[in-house]
Amino acid sequence: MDDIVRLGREQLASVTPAELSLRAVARELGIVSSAIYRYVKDRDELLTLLIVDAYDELGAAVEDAVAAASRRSPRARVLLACQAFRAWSLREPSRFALLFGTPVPGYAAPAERTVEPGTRVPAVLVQLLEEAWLAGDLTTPEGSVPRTVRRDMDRIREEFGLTAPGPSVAKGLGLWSALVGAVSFEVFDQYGPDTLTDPAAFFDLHLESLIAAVGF
Amino acid sequence: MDDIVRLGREQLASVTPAELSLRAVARELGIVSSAIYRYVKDRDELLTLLIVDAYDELGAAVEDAVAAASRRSPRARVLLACQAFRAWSLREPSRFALLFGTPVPGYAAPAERTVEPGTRVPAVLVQLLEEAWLAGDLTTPEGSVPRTVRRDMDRIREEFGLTAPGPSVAKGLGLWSALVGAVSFEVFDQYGPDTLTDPAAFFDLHLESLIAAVGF
DNA sequence: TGCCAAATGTGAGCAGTGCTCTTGTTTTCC
DNA sequence: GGAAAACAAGAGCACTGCTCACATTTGGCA
Repeated sequence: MDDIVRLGREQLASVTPAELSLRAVARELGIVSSAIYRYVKDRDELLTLLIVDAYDELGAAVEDAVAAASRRSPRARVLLACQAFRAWSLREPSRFALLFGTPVPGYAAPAERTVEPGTRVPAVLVQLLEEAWLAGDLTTPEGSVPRTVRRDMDRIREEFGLTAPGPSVAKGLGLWSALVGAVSFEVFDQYGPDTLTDPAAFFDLHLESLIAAVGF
Repeated sequence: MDDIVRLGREQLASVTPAELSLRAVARELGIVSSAIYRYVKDRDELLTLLIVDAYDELGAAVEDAVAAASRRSPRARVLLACQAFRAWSLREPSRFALLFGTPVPGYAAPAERTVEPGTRVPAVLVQLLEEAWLAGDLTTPEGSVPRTVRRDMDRIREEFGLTAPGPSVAKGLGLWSALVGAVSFEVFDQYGPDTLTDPAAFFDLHLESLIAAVGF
């Protein structure tokens, strides 16, 4: 069981999620192809396991980066969290694709198993937002927020026990999607070829701007 | 030839890029599977055709949205461009995935055929940035930019004939990646289930913030 | 110790994929 | 009319996920 996940993970080092082969892990396991179904219901089942596995490793990486700098400002830690996110993603492009790329064909992740681990990274960001708010280090955005969005943000605030204002939470969510976008551009080579000679520097610069926009 | 692209496009309405089947378009064409290779070298070849096709349609949609509001401010037109991008992407999720999602397995898009159409949307954004700059409507960012990034931006400025300052161009690029990230979150259902009841409103709000961060 | 049942592994088979190769049939053009 | 080019067919290879009937190993209990 654990071996299967391990082999699947190893396979993802050299292959995109869509071409992950159950037969290949069976082969690697020294077992005939049909025997794999004794341990795993489906290819989808393996995908789910790998998704949870990846979410957990990514979540841990980001949490560790933040925890290792617990004495620094929330703003500095947000930057560290984002950098850790980027570093993990560049190290594990296929697993990043598994989590944030095109969903695999007929597959729909079972929410009850993936939502919680999938929330770890945004939870870190939102927690730091809250910390900054409590410390008075958050400049809260002006301008009005549509009622619908306000309601959605209130639900999120309740879910995470946040006292930070709705508009700030909205900006935090925006940072999250922008972060994934920026990393996705790098991992998937979306910037043209040779347009960024120093992507890390560009990323940091971009992030500064995003973080400032949130109000940190 | 054109029929093949058409059928491929139609297939992409109900299927992700990774499971696009050459045999299926042959079938639909009333032809035996091997005959398709008379018209198309590879599955990769068809993918390239579909990518160019999608880039062109997306580019046209965004350009049209901007052109239809030529009398409005650059800032307003950037917003319209982004909304058009989002609208097209939500209308064509598989084709969005083809362009901005996980790259298909062994496939590497031939730069000489895809770079130009793929640049149309960012070109629009950067053009509006330039326009705003020329009109004096662009607040240029403070803070220093690393030498490496500055050089990269200078190359882009030259390529597009821009007079807008490097830091602004960098922010524009950042907007582009953040935009794709935001849309990707929606298309790929990356926000948890039922967390956004009014995604369009959230998108607009987020975009306001991003556009402001660029300096428009 | 002996036996039975559960767990695990096997191999054949089905339907689907991309792709190649050889053969056959149309068009087209001179 | 005949040669050449274009198009189509069909068999075949290697791969995929998945199922099913069957064999073997293993563990626990009487």
